[in-house]
Amino acid sequence: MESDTAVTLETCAGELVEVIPLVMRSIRTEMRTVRAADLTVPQLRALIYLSNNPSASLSEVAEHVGIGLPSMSKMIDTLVGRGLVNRRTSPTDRRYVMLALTPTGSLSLEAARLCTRENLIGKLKGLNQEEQGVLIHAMNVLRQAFLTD
Amino acid sequence: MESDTAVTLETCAGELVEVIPLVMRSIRTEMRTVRAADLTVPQLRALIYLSNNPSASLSEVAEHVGIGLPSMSKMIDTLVGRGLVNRRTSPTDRRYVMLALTPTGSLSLEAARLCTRENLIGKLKGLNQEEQGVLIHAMNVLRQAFLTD
DNA sequence: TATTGTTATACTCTATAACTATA
DNA sequence: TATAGTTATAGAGTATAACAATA
Repeated sequence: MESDTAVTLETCAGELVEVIPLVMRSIRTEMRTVRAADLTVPQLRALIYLSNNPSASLSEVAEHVGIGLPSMSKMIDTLVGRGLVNRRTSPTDRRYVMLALTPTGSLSLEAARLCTRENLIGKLKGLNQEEQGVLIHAMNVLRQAFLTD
Repeated sequence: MESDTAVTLETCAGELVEVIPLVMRSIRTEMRTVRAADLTVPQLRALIYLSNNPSASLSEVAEHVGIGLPSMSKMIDTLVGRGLVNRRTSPTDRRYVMLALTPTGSLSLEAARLCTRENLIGKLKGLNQEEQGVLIHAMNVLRQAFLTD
């Protein structure tokens, strides 16, 4: 076994387990703290997806957000109840559900995006150009590693 | 306003919101998939803290894991019920609770650590040395940005 | 029969508020 | 009174299993 590589990969894994939850919690807390937004992270991700993919089905959104159909069904119940999402049966295949943001949903999404970004920027503003570059690079590496499998 | 910096910081923030939940979900899922472990991420973090800080109080653990006292109290209930943690009243100040891993808890923690690391390594094994370096660097940057505030 | 979605059930996470025990 | 912890309550996340509706 290639011990050099193994050691560094283990270090990477350990770092991820330690740091990712830290950042995640921060994002989550910020989003709930801001009154205008009041969306959870999965909810935000669902709304973003619907914003980019109007008329998406429940399965599509669930797949993208990475949760099961029952969970997504319930989440959409909530979002519909709050007037952020519109849900109707597809006319061509009535098994499918067609989801879309309501105007209110679009506004909430934009507000949440702005607030979250502002808050994150606040935490990141001490970073110099090189550190920012490293961060972006790393996020791309992670996206590829975790998206395609 | 310094538009150059602002733009990059915004990009960083957007990337974080997009990628961190992805990685987080993966870590979570892997941990629950592995039979030997079956710990949630906050539970794992609590056990790790107890492993490094024997006799820690409830407040200490809650502070480190980043959740409130009631949540941690309940989580410890569960972990005590599963025989992973020992809870007793401090003899010097009976308001305090002294927490410690049981032998079973230590074993579970070690198993969970190994499994999680193995699974993460599986996802990361396509990375070259440079990418691994970027990842470690980025995690350090994030730790500093999100730990100290 | 296969696919899409919903309901039912069961845990966990997390927060806030009210309470208890100890100092 | 102040501090540490617990209990109560509530909403959300998540999974699995069972079910309904449609194709």
